[in-house]
Amino acid sequence: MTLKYEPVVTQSVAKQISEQIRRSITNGSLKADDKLPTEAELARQFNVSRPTIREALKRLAAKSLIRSRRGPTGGTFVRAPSMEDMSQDLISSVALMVSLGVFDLTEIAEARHELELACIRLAIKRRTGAETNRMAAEINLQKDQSLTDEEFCASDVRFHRALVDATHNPVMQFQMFTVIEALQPVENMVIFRFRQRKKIIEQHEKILHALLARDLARAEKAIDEQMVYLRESFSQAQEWRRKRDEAKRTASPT
Amino acid sequence: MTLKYEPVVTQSVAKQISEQIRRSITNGSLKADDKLPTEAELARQFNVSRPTIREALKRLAAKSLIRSRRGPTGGTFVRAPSMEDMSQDLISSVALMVSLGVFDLTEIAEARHELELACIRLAIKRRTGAETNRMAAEINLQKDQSLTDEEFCASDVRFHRALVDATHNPVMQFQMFTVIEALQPVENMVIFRFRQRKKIIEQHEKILHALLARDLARAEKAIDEQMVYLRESFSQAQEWRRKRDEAKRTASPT
DNA sequence: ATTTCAATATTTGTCAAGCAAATTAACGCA
DNA sequence: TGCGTTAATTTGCTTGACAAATATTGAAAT
Repeated sequence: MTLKYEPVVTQSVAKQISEQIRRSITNGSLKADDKLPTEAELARQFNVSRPTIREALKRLAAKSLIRSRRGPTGGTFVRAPSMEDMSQDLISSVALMVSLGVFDLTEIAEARHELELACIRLAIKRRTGAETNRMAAEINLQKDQSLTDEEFCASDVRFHRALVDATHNPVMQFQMFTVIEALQPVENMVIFRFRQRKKIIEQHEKILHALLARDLARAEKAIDEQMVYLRESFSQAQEWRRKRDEAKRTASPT
Repeated sequence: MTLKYEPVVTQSVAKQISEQIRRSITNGSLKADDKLPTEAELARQFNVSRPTIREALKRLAAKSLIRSRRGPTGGTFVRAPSMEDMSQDLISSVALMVSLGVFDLTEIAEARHELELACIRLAIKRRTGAETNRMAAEINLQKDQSLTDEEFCASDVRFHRALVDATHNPVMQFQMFTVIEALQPVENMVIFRFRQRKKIIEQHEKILHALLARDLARAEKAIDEQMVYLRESFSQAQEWRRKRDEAKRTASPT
């Protein structure tokens, strides 16, 4: 019997080094804005060559854990990852998963709906004029007929981000931004073809008014309505795509 | 007047290349398990040296977008990132942010509470025997007096993961696992000292029974109770820490 | 003819030394 | 004092080579 291929347990030296530095950051021995030794020095300390050190550092750079600058005052510095960085990272990752079909569109929509309900509950309690003003401004913008579809869609995203901000909970914001941004390409697909701006604006207004009145029941109802309409648009879009594919098949049968 | 330092807009060649390959994966020109050209070939195509190509590839490897193997049938392959990979990545990132104090503990707890409410709503509708059985098994385990604190805590996490699984929504699972796992170290801190297992088990049982009866109102109440108790434990822990620090200060004044 | 083992080819992993580019600090000069 | 120039330092990148892992091929032995 021949032995099957067993995945090698020994990781590359570069990976081990990057993990070690990563741990130093995680456990606090390396703090934000600390300067790492120069690459040459690291190479000496770890007893490896400089390219190997560089591979290790690039892994960390990919995760926004360090940043490098050239010059005498340059070097490699620990970078406290901001929420923005991580948000962007997460968004692009989730977007990739969506494009790979790991997540179903209806699943994303459902999750977004439930999470938005969670947000609105906090937002009702915590919202300030700053956020409701932003939302009102976006609604106003959306009423402008000369807006392109892209601009309208961007405004829609900003409206929902303002809603999330109204929770005044960074964890909530971090989680929701991903869902909102990851869903946007999908929404774009649908919005351009099947959704009526008037209806969307009406729903936005209902949400805003409920928020202004701090009326949870009305807000929840408005969010629910949104979901119903999104679902309708989805099935319309799917129907349309089905017909288009069928037409294509009859035109050129395999 | 001397010009301020302006961040260089030109990105490193390695970064550009990694971005280009990344785009190829995102837009579908490179699919999962596709083999990239050899490093030597890539170096020729991009007209750079092999170490530079390697730096670019390591950036992608850090994000679990590719994997490499040596040998004649080896090479670099596109890797469809699994939900597990991304979950792990996200968890460690959030854990880092927590340790850096980007998120407040009470904020995390609040978010977890609201998100768990969102989960329970779906779980009430979708749960199957598989999940409720897992939850029952964990409760049973938790009643074992000989369990260490660590084991009890791990079981607690598994209980809540089962709850999340009951939503049968991968997006929800992806989001929640992060919150659950990121909160765990914090919970550990508290659970070992101030939380009574009996009370936690009672709460778990309430949740399970509500889920079995598909009774949303009761489930929401159980989740709320959980939150109240967690908050109590937090303030107890903070009080304890305050006193300890004070004692330390009087013992050795600066 | 089949099995076993060793040589070989291929590809990633690592090393070595050095030049290029960016950036600051020190220095010389007006 | 103030301003341009040079030197020093550090990352970015190149070239060339060897090491290690792994599959294939071919030869020898049963």
